[in-house]
Amino acid sequence: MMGGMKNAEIAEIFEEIADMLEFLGDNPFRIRAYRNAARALFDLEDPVEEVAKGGAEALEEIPGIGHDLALKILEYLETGKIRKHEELKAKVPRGVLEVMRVPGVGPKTAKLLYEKLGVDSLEAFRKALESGEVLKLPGFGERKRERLLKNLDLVEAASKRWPLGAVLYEARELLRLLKELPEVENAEIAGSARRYKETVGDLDFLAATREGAKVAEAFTKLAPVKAVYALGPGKATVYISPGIQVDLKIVPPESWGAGLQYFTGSKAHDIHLRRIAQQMGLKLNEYGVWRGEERIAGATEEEVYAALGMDWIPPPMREDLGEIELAQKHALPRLVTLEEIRGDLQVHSKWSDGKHTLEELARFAAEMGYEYLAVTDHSPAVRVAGGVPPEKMKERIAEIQRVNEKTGGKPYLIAGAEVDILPDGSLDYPDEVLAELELVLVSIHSRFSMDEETMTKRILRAIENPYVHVLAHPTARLIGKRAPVKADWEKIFARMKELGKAVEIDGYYDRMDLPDVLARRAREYGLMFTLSTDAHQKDHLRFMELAVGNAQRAWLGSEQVLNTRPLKALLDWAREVRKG
DNA sequence: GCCGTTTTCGGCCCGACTGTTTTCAGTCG
Repeated sequence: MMGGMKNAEIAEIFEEIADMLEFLGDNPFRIRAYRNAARALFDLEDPVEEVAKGGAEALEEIPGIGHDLALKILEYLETGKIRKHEELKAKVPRGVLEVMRVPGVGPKTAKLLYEKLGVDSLEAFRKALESGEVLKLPGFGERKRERLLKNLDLVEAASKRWPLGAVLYEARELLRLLKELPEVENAEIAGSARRYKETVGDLDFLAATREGAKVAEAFTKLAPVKAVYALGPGKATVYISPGIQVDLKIVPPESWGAGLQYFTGSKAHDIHLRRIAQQMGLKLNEYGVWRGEERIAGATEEEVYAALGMDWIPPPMREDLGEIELAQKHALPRLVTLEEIRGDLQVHSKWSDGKHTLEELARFAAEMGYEYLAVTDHSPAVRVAGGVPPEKMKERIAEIQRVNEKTGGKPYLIAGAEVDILPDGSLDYPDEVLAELELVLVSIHSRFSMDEETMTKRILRAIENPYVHVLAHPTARLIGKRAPVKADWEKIFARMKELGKAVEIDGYYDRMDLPDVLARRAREYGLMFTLSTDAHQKDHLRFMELAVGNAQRAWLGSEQVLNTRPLKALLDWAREVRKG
């Protein structure tokens, strides 16, 4: 079991403690310590209960966890509760924390609302705003009332985070319009989108210009902008449909690199860098690296990192998970790039639930500049997908061969299938059918909520089949819709390594499976990967970019990605796997 | 509450915008 439930559970409790301490006006540095610890646990690759076997001392090895919090973690693992958390819950009404999540409401305002007006829920907050009661409070005017009412609507309407692929292309369109403004010298999408995080809470844009006020104002008037939240000479916050927040930050051109570095984050990465700057007697902010009053770097990101004594770090790695130390030692791995990808290894055709014929797919692959493309239609168990019955497989393979003859194999269609892993771990095609296929993916499409032990056995049995090459979208999760299946990934990855089989990073935007944390773990086991889009229609092929982004977040190089290999080498690998 | 080639005590990342304040607090990223 990986990363795991307990890590997330305890992280959430620490976050809640931080929120409640903030409401109570506690020491801000203690609050930050709880938040740092929550993040550390959330990012921790090992299950915290494993670490805890080494006692409090082992837990204290985790950066951000000291003696006190180590004891609280042990307390939770033993009793399922943390006393401090329970005590705080008695003092802070649950609804107050929800009120604090409305933009513009922090701990001070929440406290005022609670103490003077008894606001202890979103409903009570709405009433106090609509009735005008809030105007009695110090620091409240009509403009603030309207603003908060609008933000309350947003909170109640908006789902908290969006899968990156659901907003990225809209963001790129907005970026194009921003770049067309005559005063803009440079502009880029920054933030978690630039780091290819699987979901984004908002979008961060950076622009370099000498005319900040002009650009900020023009930005708020671009076509996709539906509402303006804030507008100043250095910053604007707007909403684009539907309910997606976009922040624009503005810096002068000589600060472009420092601004891009700063607003790309992650927050943990930035704070670590600023601490290093401080230790070197320098200061790092969004305008540059400073020695006293003198700016010694800032025009490019490379320059900023160099001034801090390290190599430029690719954005997907910027999570403060050890990349800064590697950059200081000039030992960063070389990450796989989109240009190195020679073909897509999971695509569906009209033979199952895809929209296009084999011939059309070959044409699209050529347009993408691909050398090959694996056609991996479903097996029949996935009823809604109209899977290919076994008796039709010969006919299907013959058609694939016909298309290849017609195109001269440029690009080459690989005869594959995405074969369903049945509940008992057996496969949805007999071995004779699997043997005819050049590439066999296996994956789960039913009975997602088995217990961990049964699910682990199910997956192990499937990958043991000698004809199988790839475990596709291994966790079967759908972002925001379906939880990942529970399985002992440590055991599964270890066995896959022995068998020489590969795991997939499915870049389809609401799958993104393996997720980054598990992909990192699989890399540590030395597994090979395939990157794919799971495309069912032409415009899904663009999700390869997301798969590559996630691979970069897992620090993968091209040597670990099978579809960077030329066709012959890929097919050789597939044959080798079957020899065992 | 964490942490240590300035420190086991005394620090803890840094700046912008809003709305109300008439010099700044609160909030956010």
